[in-house]
Formats: sequence, C-alpha cells, structure tokens
Amino acid sequence: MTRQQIQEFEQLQQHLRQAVVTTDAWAGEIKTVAGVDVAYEKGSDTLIAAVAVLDAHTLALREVVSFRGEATFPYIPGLFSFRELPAVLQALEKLPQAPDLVVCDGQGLAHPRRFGLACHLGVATGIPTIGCAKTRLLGEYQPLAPSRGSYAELVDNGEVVGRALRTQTDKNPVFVSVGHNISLETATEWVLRLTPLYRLPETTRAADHAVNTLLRATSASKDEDDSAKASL
DNA sequence: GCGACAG
DNA sequence: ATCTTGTCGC
Repeated sequence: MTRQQIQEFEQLQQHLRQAVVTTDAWAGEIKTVAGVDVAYEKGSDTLIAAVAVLDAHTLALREVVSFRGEATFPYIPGLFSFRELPAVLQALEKLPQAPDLVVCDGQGLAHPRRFGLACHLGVATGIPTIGCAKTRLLGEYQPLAPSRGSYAELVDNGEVVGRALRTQTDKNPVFVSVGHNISLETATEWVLRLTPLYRLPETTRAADHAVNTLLRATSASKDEDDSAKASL
C-alpha cells in the first residue's frame, strides 16, 4: 500500500466522519444488542467475522451469523475498519432482523481522524454503534478509581474522544467511544450493563467465542482435506 | 531520527 | 490478530 493510497483512504475517512451522529438517535426501546468480532487463520489472510445477537434485557444469546472470506486490505492501525468492515457487513446481512445496537471490538471516535471501526460500521448501516476497545489507540486520561463503574475522560488534542471505563473492580479499564447514533453517556451505560461479570461486554465475548469455534471447525476440516489429499 | 501503533 | 505451557486461583 503506497503512501498515496493511504492518504486517499484517510481523506475518505475525513469525508465520512461528517455523517457521524453523537446523540441517542433512535425511537423506542433497544431490544437486541449485538457484538461483532473477526479472527484470522494463522498464516493466510483468510478471516471469519461473526455477529452475536443478545437479548438486551437478559443478555441471553439469541442468534449467531458469520461470514468467511479473504481480507482485501492490510492492517494499518488508523485504517483498521477498511480491513474488517467488509466481512462484518457480509455477516450482518445474514440476519433476518438488524440488531438495535452494536458493540464493536475497537475504537469509535477515539481515532486519529475520529472515524474508527465503530463509526464506520454505524455510518454504513445506520445502526447505533459503540466502540469498546481493549487497549488505547490515542489520548490521555487521569488515574481512575479502582471500583467498577469509575471512569476518566479520554482526551486527545484537547478533545474528549471517549472514556477509560473500569468494568470490573481492580481490572484494567476498557476504552469506550461513540460509534454512531448514540451519546458517550449512553454508550457508557450500555457497556456497564453488558459487563456484569467480566471486563469485556457479553456481546464481544459471545462474538469472540463464535469466531474461535468456527475457526477451529474450519481449520479442522481443512486438516481433513489435507490428510485426504496426502493419502491419495 | 526513533518509537508507537484498535485488531 | 497470531505464535504458545504451565500455572495460580476460585
């Protein structure tokens, strides 16, 4: 990927970011919350994207859909969404009913151009999205209390781009930021609601589990193919 | 120039 | 993300 091409994608992000909405832009009640995750097969660029839909009230798993394909874009930190979004969209299309809210495994506005994966997915689908990353990409934050629920603003260039949120007492915080059609305050509430037992949201855990199960299943059948070919 | 850099 | 064993703890 040339520097020229990278700049073109960065400009595309600058353009698309203008469509991001940072208020609670939905009507009615959130009944389903989905988590999305992507995993890669070790050597190749073959990937599997999974969407796990949970009941927003009970957090019970309702449905899982997935898509297996090839990554067509390299991994570049600031252009992460261009790598994973296509596969995620293909998986989402398999759902008979779109979820009311999606929690992404990555950043939303807490991004160099304020357009992380969660924003990209939200703008592409219109679905409210939250970015909930395990690690920080940018920004600074003050020390936060050790108790679950405490948080500190994530500031980048004098701008609040998200929050470092403690979802479990004495465990490292997660980094929450607005994706699309939701406020930072509401996004924080949802992430807390989704983390009654673990550091990561149940949505992310369900999607991660699904993706790894599928990865094992496909690599196992691939081994069968290989041994079958070897025995010929 | 050097290091850092969501997954 | 992925490569990887044992180990400490509930």
